[in-house]
Amino acid sequence: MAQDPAGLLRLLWLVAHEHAVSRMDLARVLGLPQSTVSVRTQALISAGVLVEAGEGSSAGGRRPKLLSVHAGFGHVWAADVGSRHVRIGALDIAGNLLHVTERPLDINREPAQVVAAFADTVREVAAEARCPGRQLGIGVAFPGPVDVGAGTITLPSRMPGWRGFAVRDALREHFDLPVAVDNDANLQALGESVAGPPGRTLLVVKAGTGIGSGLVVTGRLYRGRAGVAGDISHVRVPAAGDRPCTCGNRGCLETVASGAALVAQLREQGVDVGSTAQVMATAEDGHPDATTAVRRAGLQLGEVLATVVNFGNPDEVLLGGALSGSEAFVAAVRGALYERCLPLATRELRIDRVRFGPDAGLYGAGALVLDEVFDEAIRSGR
Amino acid sequence: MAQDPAGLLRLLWLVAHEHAVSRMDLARVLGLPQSTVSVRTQALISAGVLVEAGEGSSAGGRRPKLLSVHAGFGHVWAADVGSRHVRIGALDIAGNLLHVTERPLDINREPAQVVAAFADTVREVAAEARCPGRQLGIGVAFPGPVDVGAGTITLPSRMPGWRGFAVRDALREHFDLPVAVDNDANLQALGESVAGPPGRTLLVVKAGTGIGSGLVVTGRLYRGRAGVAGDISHVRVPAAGDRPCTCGNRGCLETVASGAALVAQLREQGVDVGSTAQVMATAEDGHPDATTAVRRAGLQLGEVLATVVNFGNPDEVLLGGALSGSEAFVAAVRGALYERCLPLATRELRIDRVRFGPDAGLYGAGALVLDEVFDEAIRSGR
DNA sequence: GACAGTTACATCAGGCATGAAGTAAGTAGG
DNA sequence: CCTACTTACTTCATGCCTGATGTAACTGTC
Repeated sequence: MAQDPAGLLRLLWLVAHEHAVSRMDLARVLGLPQSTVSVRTQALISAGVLVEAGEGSSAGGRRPKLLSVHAGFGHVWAADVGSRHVRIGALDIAGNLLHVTERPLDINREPAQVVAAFADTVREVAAEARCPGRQLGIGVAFPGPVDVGAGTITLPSRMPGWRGFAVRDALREHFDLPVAVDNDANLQALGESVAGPPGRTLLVVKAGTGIGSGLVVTGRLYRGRAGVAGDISHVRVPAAGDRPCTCGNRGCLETVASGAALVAQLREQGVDVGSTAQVMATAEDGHPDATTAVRRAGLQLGEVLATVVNFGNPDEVLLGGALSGSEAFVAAVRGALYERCLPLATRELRIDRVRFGPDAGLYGAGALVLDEVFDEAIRSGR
Repeated sequence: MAQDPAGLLRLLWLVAHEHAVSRMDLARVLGLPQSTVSVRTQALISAGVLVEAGEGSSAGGRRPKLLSVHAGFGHVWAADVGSRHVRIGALDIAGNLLHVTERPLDINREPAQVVAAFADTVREVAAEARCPGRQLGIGVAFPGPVDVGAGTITLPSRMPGWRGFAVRDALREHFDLPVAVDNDANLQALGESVAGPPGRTLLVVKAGTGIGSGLVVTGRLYRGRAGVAGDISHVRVPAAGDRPCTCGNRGCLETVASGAALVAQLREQGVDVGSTAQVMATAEDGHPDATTAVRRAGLQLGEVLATVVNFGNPDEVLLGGALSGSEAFVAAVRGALYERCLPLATRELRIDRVRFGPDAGLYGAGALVLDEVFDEAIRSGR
């Protein structure tokens, strides 16, 4: 391993958000020796990513040299591909989101065509947005397992026809830039991890139309043997009875707690909803059936997560995706976890929605490319 | 981190078991560059742990210098503390078990007294066994969560009165040697990990009187935030209904799938069993109630493990503890896993009993100390 | 028996992280 | 203004791992 994963990125993030403003601060916050921080900082300064901007005030000793991020260095594009839409954003090199939009994108077509349409969309958005500096890279989150090494889609349950498709190469043909791809839940986890304290173990559950999850173990994104780690959607839950699931089994969590399942359930009950978003809107409007359904989904998810939390003993459980927009959903998950977990496991466990809400995937996708970009910048700038 | 965890140990293991006999072999098997292996090997040779013993046969080039472990260098003692007994063994520096016995040990007394009694027992066994070389250290596995950093017992559900007890220090007062302590399931996992290929992710479940599990993620023992990672015994399973559990909750896996639960169940049915061992013996004798009960325990465990396997995507699931002695139990776990997991997760998953059966904990405890011992030996021998 | 080809191992230089020591630049108190 | 103490940052020597290169030793062939 070259160095700490997301190390430089985290450093920049801390500087940009004024959690750390001097080299000493960074050493303290990162838990690294001052010498190491000094060297890395110097490298980033000569790469033109960081700049020294004046001096801070003294507290009885030498004044710290204030660091700040050179935002003009450039920006990256990040995209979170959903079932029908794609969310596109630009992030500066500190990982700040500069700009977001959502555009329609139909992924149920020939992958190459979808990629081409996507590329056009990104270029349109980029032309409108006029972000500072040059484009440094592009990161894309997909709603399904991705083989990150090969840059291909592994098991596209929500993307028929994409099995084994070499997305990364396809994207590279449209953009002459570093391209990084990964699963959406993984990237949400990565984004949260970079923004939080280092070395933690956290679990991000993306509950949208489907259910996915991403896992960061002691500061490192864990993808598992087959790249499908974090799958909890096909765990059997008693409440799901014998409902058939797309995976071929019966009684899976996904058949009761996913957005798709809620749509189906509510339609059975005569509530006219066509999408996960509509379910959430209906629940927000106070429709009792919808609210109850969302709450029940949270309880089911919480039951399953209890196993995982007892087992994996993470520092944080973070909820993302459309369902996490509902306070009732979050509360239900919390309740189930506190009820079913060992006190020792939940004692200092943080259970919350993802810090960046619907943009969580973008932050992660940005982080993934930025990491590559900095590695490259430092390697060449020497 | 100083270097690869259990790196030297694994190297010695490979040499001792003739999976690798030359430096080249080691490089291949360990996936390390030859230069690195060369350096480490040299260090171990000058520390007196490895020796060169003649040359191998050529296959068209220079003959390899054959390596072998200098068994006379010494040995360590390892112990696996159970509810009523302690299993004690000696391991040579290659991690081979030289000697095993089981002695009674009542842990339901004052911790300091138990440690004293234990120390006496170890000395007795050591006097009888007369192992080659000098004693290099002692490793002990405890049946409950251990704070490895502090060397204390965390949550002694099976060891009343031990909460927070500083076992490691207590042991060090009796033995003037390096002492290492950890949870028993963790150590079984460590032992299996060292003996297997490097960098794997594996889960060891110890199903004995209680249920515990140990987790090795990409070659590293993962202990979790509170040091209680791997707890699956208090997951709610439907079949457990409302049975109260020692944890204060209801319907836990432990109330139906642990050895203690089987004893209780069978007694209700009028079968006269007093311990987990007797349950297993009764089942082995073909008693239908006992066999059914063991099999059912396996199914319940398998259901829970399915969640964990889907989620964590390990390379291996290994079963230890008394229940794993039953073929029916292992088969039941396998069946449940294959039925409930995603094909992608079980496709290359190995499900088996622990390689070392009842000695698994000893191998791990040995590995834990040996790692310290070698680090020390190399640091000083330079 | 010289030469090519192979295999095994050693050595070295470079990269990276880091503990320790050194330097720089302030405050506070007499 | 001089001394003592703080704080901030640099520099250096060291240790570890590793890719590249060099050396040793053997087989087989013409």
